[in-house]
Amino acid sequence: MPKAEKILEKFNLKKTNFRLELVELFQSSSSSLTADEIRQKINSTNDKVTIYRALTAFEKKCLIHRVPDKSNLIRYALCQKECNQTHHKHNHAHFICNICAKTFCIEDIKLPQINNTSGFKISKTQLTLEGSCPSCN
Amino acid sequence: MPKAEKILEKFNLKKTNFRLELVELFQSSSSSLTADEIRQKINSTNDKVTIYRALTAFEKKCLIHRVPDKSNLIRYALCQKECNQTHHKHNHAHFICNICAKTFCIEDIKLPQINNTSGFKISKTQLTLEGSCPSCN
DNA sequence: TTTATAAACGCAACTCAGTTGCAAATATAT
DNA sequence: ATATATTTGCAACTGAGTTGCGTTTATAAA
Ligand SMILES: [Mn+2]
Ligand SMILES: [Mn+2]
Ligand SMILES: [Zn+2]
Ligand SMILES: [Zn+2]
Repeated sequence: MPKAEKILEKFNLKKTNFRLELVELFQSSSSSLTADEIRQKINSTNDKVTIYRALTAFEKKCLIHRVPDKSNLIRYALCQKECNQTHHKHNHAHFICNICAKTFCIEDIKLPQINNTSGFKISKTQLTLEGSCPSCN
Repeated sequence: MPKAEKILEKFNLKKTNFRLELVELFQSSSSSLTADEIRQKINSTNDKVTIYRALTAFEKKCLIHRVPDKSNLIRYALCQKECNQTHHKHNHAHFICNICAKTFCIEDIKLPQINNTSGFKISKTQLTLEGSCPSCN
């Protein structure tokens, strides 16, 4: 896992206290995060708009990616090394726990290959699983 | 396709003009609908809260089911005959068009069978495809 | 070390989907 | 006709996410 400083440098993002802390928070999280969860877990007391803008910037630089959420919130998780600085490249499933409402990236489960059907041209596939996560079992 | 009247009768829902029109709208729609799309397409000029409450009631009676939406809106489509009055039972994929933003049920594509992995107990599977739909191609 | 610049930030005000409470209307059964 | 539960409308609210704008700050050049 590259140092948070190095990551921000690599993407020409300024190394502010908040953004350093945000990268580290994502790196240390086993599941994904919403803006509100970030506000609760982080030491800095930044405005929510700062959080939203950082998330948007991080997503554009392929540092984090959106994951599905039980309540249709915007939720993010760290990208893996397959993602380069301009394109997201994911091949894993996501798991939503119906008890704790967390969403997990499941690298063990790869996406099925789905072919175009009756006029639908498929450019992206998402596989979302629901149930109960290890901590809730 | 059963008559709208029969459907409302079957579920002990009152046959109001609005709800009859709503059932018929779903039956004649090739893709799914949000509350706002319903308000635009329907003749009745009901309050939005009436639409939301009808959708909630219809979903509970397994007349319609939620489908994914490009912008995280709540979006519904008609259920198929497999759903009984108390339980939803779906085995199809969904397709989101990145051009017109509609979501379609794709009965041709069945869900893959995914096994539990490393402590995650899977009780439901969702397969969401993205791309361009027949009308947009 | 100072200065210039773009990036990041905070505040406030806003948008918009969806919800809740409550009273009035209406479908339907008796 | 009457009673009852369901449905509806209005109004007010909630909460996530956005936008505008002026200020601060990280960083690099002078
Ligand atoms: Mn993921
Ligand atoms: Mn469907
Ligand atoms: Zn859990
Ligand atoms: Zn389309």
